[in-house]
Amino acid sequence: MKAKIKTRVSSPTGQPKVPSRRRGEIRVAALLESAVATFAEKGYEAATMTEIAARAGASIGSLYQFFPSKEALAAALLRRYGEWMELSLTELVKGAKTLTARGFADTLIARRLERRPEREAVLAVTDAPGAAGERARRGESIKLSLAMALKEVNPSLSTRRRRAMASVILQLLRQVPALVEEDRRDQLGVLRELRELLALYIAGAKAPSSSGRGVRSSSRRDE
Amino acid sequence: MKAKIKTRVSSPTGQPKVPSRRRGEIRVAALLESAVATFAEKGYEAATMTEIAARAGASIGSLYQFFPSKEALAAALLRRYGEWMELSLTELVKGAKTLTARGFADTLIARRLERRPEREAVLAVTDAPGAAGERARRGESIKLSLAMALKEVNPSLSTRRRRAMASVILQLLRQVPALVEEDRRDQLGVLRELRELLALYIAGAKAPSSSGRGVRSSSRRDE
Amino acid sequence: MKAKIKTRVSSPTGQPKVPSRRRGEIRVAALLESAVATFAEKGYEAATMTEIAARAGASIGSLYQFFPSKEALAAALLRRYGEWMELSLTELVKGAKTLTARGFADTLIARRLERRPEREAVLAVTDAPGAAGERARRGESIKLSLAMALKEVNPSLSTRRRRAMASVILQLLRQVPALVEEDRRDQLGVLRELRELLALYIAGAKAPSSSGRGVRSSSRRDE
Amino acid sequence: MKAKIKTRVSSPTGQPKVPSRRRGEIRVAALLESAVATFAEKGYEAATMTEIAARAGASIGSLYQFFPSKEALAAALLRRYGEWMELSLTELVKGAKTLTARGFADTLIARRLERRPEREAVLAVTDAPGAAGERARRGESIKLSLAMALKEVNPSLSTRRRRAMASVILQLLRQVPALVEEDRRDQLGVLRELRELLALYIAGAKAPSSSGRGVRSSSRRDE
DNA sequence: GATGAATGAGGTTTCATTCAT
DNA sequence: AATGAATGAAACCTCATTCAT
Repeated sequence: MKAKIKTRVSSPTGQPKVPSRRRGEIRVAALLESAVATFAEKGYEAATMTEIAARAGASIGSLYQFFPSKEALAAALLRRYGEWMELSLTELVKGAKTLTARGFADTLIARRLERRPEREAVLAVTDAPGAAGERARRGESIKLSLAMALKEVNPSLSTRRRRAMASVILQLLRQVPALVEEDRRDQLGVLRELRELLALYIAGAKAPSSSGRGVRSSSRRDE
Repeated sequence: MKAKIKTRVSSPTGQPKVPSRRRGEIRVAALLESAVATFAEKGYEAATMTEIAARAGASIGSLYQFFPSKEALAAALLRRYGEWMELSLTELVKGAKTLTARGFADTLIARRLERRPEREAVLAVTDAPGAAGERARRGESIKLSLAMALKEVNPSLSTRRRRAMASVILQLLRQVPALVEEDRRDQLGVLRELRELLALYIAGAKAPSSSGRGVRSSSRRDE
Repeated sequence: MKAKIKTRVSSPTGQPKVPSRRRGEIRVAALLESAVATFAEKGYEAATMTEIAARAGASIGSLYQFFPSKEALAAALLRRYGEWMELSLTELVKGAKTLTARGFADTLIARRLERRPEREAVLAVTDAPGAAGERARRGESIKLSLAMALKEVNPSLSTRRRRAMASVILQLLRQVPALVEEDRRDQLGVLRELRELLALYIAGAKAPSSSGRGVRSSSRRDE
Repeated sequence: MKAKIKTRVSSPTGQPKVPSRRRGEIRVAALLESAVATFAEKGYEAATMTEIAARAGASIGSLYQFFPSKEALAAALLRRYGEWMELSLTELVKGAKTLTARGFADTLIARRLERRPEREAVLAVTDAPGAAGERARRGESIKLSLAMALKEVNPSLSTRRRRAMASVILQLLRQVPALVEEDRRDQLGVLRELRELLALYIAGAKAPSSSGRGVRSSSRRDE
């Protein structure tokens, strides 16, 4: 009698199965929604597969039919959000030339504040084992998009500097929700500061040679 | 889990018992060091009390002698790091008046990059169930310190604005290690950008009415 | 936050932990006994860890404290039985010279019929994943012992032939219990046949040069 | 498990429904082939109905259309193999009178080595919950065939002795593949030994009336 | 004080089987 | 007949915490 050979059929994470029937599509959507809510509320580790299934009105077996592991479920969320964000950024790139630094900054921040539950889930899911891969992959391509947008804003920036700026801006954006939602005392003030900071940074890059006016534009008096 | 149902014997915050003898102090130090390493490596949930004890060369019973729960252990870490950071900031406040914006920014960033393992552990411990309390308390007092430092830098800022800026700066700093350590391709470039960004922000706040010189100082024209 | 890294500390099977206290020793013994009974009754797959623990009057946690996996438990059984058998054979080797072929055969069969529950458990456990390793290792050294015994019986046999004979005899012995216990109708008859067969084989090897009479020698009339 | 509680719809033996059309026959054949391969590779418990269906290019529903349970599928395999073996033995019986002991032994062993995958599957399926019945039934009738063949070889053997010898021989044969396939070092040597052993045994039974000279060698008097 | 065995709820995952489409 | 989604009991295993020695 041969010993069991754990046949990992797919990638380390295990690709989610795409439903081939209408019923399945609906299920998968419900499951994802439920996963978003649960991960966002409880965090990755504390969220249980049982609860996720129950919230979606499905049995635990159904959940596993489509997502072969908790990890795979997390990865699916990550992917979906990443795709949306990438799209979002691609659009932004197109309009970048016509935007002021402030307009650009504001748009970035606004985007980042959309889709609250999903965004929170993604944050929570970050410490899923295996999330690193998906995250890194997606992060890289998003960084590229943003770097491209910065090129529109200021074509004279070196490629290297654009990349570095994109890194910083992305990281900054990542913290926007935490910041805004954490400080319940002065949310508006904090938000205003953030926009200020980002605009300042981008403006500083946009018109570095123009006697510093771009910078002054960020002084707060004239806001 | 039985344990979660049992009434808590220790104080609500789970204050670890202060060791009264030399031997105990050494043990506690070893346990904390081990906890730092383990939390940093594995994350809060994945780190097990047994491993933490083992790494410190202690038994699980010994660990519980000093830290009545995992949560208490996490809180102890948080406290220790918080205290250090507070001290660090207090010092900074004293010297704030004599520093340029850039100097101030650089110091903040440098501080933030110190004590890597501990810092990582603190990050990991953030999703401990009871961490919110300790974190918020400490965070608040740190924010105050920073706001005070900003007052030194620019006395004309309103209290409200100082608080908001402190929030933003703190959040920004929080991400510094992730940023620097994530981007292995261009670590230096990213670090430079960060210092730029922060200096710019503080400078913008420092001399909002003055012809913008401080700002220019950080423009990157000459790159 | 780092992702969980499954730290396989020990060998693929996970070595059982040796108890360091009296209490533990007793527990381990009880657990092994229970495992023997359960595996023997239900087979490897059908036996559940929960039942094994319960039968030993232990909690499931206790079971896992000493045997980190079902596989490890199976391996421990295998090892214990293998060690006993090896010892048993080693003794036999010493006395081999003074035994007739029939005496040798009978001893082998008798040995093989001892320790019924354990032996059945070992059989059941054979299809545990990972059992192959332990089994092969032990099997090899047992084969060597037996080959050595055959050398005593008949020094003129080539090494190769001794090894091959040992293989065959071992396999034959392996089936002895099944055979005897399966055929409830004529247990004695079957047993007599077995002894006959084995004696014949060993005798045939003992005096291969003597004009083949050894073969005829096995007629049963005078038994 | 829900399914285990539900009343069995099909007949107690779980007879697979006989396909009435060409299409069905092909499907059943494919399913059986797939089951053989899967059971052989993974063992009975580890083989999943889903995989068996998939390998046959069928859906799980389709599999259950023809085999109402996993047990029934196993039984079908067992039956098919048993029928072939019975047939095989029946043929042998016819030719028994004209064969030497060695020829007889060799034929038995050769037969046993045929149809490798099926044979392995049958072995694996042995620990299926309901296999005992089918196996015992078939085993009994095979034993009878062999006993009959032995009668041809030596009419003077008592019925009882013939049955006992058949038991032993069958059990011996059962281990032939394991033996040959296990010992990769000296496969040929082992095989030769096996044929030797079996021929010896049958020969010993064949010529019982011949003056019994060799017998003394195995008598225990001189022990 | 220190040690390590004991506990058991609960988490993830599997899989035979059913049934609507 | 065929398909594949649905179901859920039950398996293995983990780990914070307690407590006898």
